[in-house]
Amino acid sequence: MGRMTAQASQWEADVQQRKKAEDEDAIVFGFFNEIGIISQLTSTMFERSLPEGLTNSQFGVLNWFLRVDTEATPGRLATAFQVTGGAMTNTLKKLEAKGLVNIEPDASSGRKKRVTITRRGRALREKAIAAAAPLFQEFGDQFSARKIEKQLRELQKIRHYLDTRRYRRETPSQ
Amino acid sequence: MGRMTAQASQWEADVQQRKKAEDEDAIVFGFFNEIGIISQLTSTMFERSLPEGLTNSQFGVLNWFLRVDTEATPGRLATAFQVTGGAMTNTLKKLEAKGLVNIEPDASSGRKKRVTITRRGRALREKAIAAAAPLFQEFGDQFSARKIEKQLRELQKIRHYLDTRRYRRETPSQ
DNA sequence: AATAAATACTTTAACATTAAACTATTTAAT
DNA sequence: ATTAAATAGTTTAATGTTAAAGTATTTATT
Repeated sequence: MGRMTAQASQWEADVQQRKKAEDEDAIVFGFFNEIGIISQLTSTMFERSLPEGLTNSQFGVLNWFLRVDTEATPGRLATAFQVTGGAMTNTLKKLEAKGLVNIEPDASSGRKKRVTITRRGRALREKAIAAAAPLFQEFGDQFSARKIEKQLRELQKIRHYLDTRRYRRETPSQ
Repeated sequence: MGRMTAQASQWEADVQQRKKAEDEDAIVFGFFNEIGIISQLTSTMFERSLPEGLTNSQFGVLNWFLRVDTEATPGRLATAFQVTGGAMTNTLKKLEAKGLVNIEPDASSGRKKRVTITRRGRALREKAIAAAAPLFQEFGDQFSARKIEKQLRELQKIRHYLDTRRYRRETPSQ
């Protein structure tokens, strides 16, 4: 390589920088791409393991009542699962039709509703967890819990960042 | 803690082991849960940035022609994106209607079709990448490319494992 | 050569989701 | 007190996906 003028050198630097930015974009893109594919694979896999035609969303709601709180409004659940109010209305209807949750008017406000899990809902949630256990078991055998936990923490940071960004869903409960 | 009989000690050990297994399941569950939420957030975010009503799937196909090969069959694309043949038929129809891909009979076999990207398809893919760049930029500013790359590699291992498991989709091209 | 099986792709019905429009109720502003 | 704005939830139309059934073609079997 011969001598370069200041201008040529600047041009070289620009090219370098653009290349680097492109590489970084490709990494980020690949990362999100991988996330998307894994999400699709695991959610299909998990849903297929669920009993009585329970969907992931339906199971999620049942599970919420045992992980977070014993009662909720539809809006609170919609926010928790980052879906629209309409989607949650639909999910809750299905759960109610199966007798897995109760939906009653909220005494504190005529707009709100009060959702609780039924005894049958609790039982089915237990059954679902038992049915899915082999999947987790097998996955746990392949990948060390410590490593997964570490990754989980990184993912939580990323999720948190995405959650608080301006591009997030406008009004979660719509 | 007092002395224990051998039996009591065994029982204690069992409880311990069950607890540990439950913890591991919770970690794996949380991990997949986080993956699912991030997938939802980023795919919505990305799709909103795309020009001319391009969907993620449509962009994915256009991008494939510049990352992998210059031509494909619908089945090959369906396998690559892990969707059913029906889904790919739908995506390709939309792309064809917009003049972004060409679909012609395959000379080598009457069953197959030959899909290629058009000049307009290439141009729109460029435009899409340019439109999405700020998103990657901003994300890249928050998280180090090195760390993301490392995570990406772990995720690829996990995806590969899921891909080759027996619970995967039976016949990708259906 | 005739028949069965496999392959490539399309079509259809069902479903979960979104965005937007809608109803009902509560809160805030004047 | 009225009126406007915000909030909670539902409904509707559209969309992308799956599973399953259907069509056409190729490959294997006999």
